[in-house]
Amino acid sequence: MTELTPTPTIEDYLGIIFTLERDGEEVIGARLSELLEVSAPTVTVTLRRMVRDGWINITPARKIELTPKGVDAAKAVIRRHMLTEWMLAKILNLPWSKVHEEAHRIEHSISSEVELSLIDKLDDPALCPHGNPMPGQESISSKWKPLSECITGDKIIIERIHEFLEEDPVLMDYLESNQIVPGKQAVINEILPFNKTITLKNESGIVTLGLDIAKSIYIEKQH
Amino acid sequence: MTELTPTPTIEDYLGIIFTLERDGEEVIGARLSELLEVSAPTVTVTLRRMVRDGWINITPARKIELTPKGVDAAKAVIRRHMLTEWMLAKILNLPWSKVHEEAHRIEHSISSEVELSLIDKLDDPALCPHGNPMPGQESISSKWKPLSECITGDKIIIERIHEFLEEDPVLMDYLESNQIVPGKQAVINEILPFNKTITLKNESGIVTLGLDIAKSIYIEKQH
DNA sequence: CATTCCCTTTAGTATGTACTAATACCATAC
DNA sequence: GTATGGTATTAGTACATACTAAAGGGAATG
Ligand SMILES: [Fe+2]
Ligand SMILES: [Fe+2]
Ligand SMILES: [Fe+2]
Ligand SMILES: [Fe+2]
Repeated sequence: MTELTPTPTIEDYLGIIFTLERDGEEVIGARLSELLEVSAPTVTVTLRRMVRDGWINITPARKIELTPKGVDAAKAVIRRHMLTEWMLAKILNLPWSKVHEEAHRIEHSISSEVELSLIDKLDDPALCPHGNPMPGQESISSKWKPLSECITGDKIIIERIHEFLEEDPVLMDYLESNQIVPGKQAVINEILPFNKTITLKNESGIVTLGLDIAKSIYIEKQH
Repeated sequence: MTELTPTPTIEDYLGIIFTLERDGEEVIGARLSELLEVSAPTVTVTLRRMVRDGWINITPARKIELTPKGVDAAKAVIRRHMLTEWMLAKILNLPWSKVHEEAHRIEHSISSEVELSLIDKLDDPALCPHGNPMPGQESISSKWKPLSECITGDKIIIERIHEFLEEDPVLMDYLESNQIVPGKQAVINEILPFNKTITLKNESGIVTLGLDIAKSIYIEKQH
């Protein structure tokens, strides 16, 4: 319980652990290694520090669990990340596809005073600009279905691009320039399971997406 | 010349070196040690890395000089610091006395895209909220005189609180709550050289300041 | 000339964060 | 049962950033 405030590195770990827990995914070191793009030994020693400092516990089965203190810190950094995304998007007019990576750096320097002010100026949003729920608002997104589960002819509204897709700037740019962003309508054109692709039609024309990507894009069906 | 982008620590060093150079002060390790509040050996090794990476040169007489690359990096971080101060003050309505320390953390995570957007939203300010000049705008502040050089009865306008005073949050809070902020009027009430104090009268009443502090507060005399 | 003051450096250490190479562990598949 | 694949750990290293203790240098002062 040494540390009062997590370092940026620890905040990154906390955020990913929280998100995996939220999604019901198995929270193990190998997942963190992949998502954080660091080597497995780095994860091992970092997790040891996190246990030492009271952010997480590790079960005998090597599962990672946030402590109450860890949950609080994780929620705080995710809130600040999402508020920063909105600030960059709405106040500074940065492109939707770029705000995640900018916010990912800035989130670690935001004080609670700034956070409160952002909540005020941005009208306490329940979702980030990509449709992911603020901590405590998970119920909003729980009614949306993965795009991968649609069938040909479905009329849909794009609602959410999962956090882990936000990490890929090339993908995000592709999604933005093809209008695959929250609030936009589309119709499912064609699904090719053997090809692992799904094709939709929207304002900007015909867009093809890999089915793996489509699993992490959530939609609402129209009437 | 290894590093392309300075670390936050190096950016802090660069900013202070730039400001000392600008003010015509002697730029030596001991000054950095004081202003950065780190030990002398820490400064020695950090400066060695800065020479190695091409940010500074150190003369045989132990004077520190920014290289052209160092000047560019220093100007960038100072610009971002000041723009962030304005963003916090004008857009997020944080108190004037608090924006420096918040901006000092955030400045290291601002990209040039965000910087350009801030310049646009904030109408390309020439001064920070404390009246210090943006890099390249030094001429604006050069006509102001130190408050310490006033005489009893002078009618003045506060114009500038020097960067190095911004570092002291207790002082900044004192100044703000006593209306010693850029744009405010005051009259010199009493100067006590033996006591090293200067007393002024303004909207908020009578305020006493130490003469050392008054040396770093710049004013304009009224007709 | 010796003392003092200011400044810098050396030496030794610590901590967080990263890496590679090699090893170990475990469950499942063949 | 042994091979495989996924996972985790140990061992060894590197680097940026910090510290204290101690030593060294130079200028000014007495
Ligand atoms: Fe994000
Ligand atoms: Fe987001
Ligand atoms: Fe400042
Ligand atoms: Fe300022």
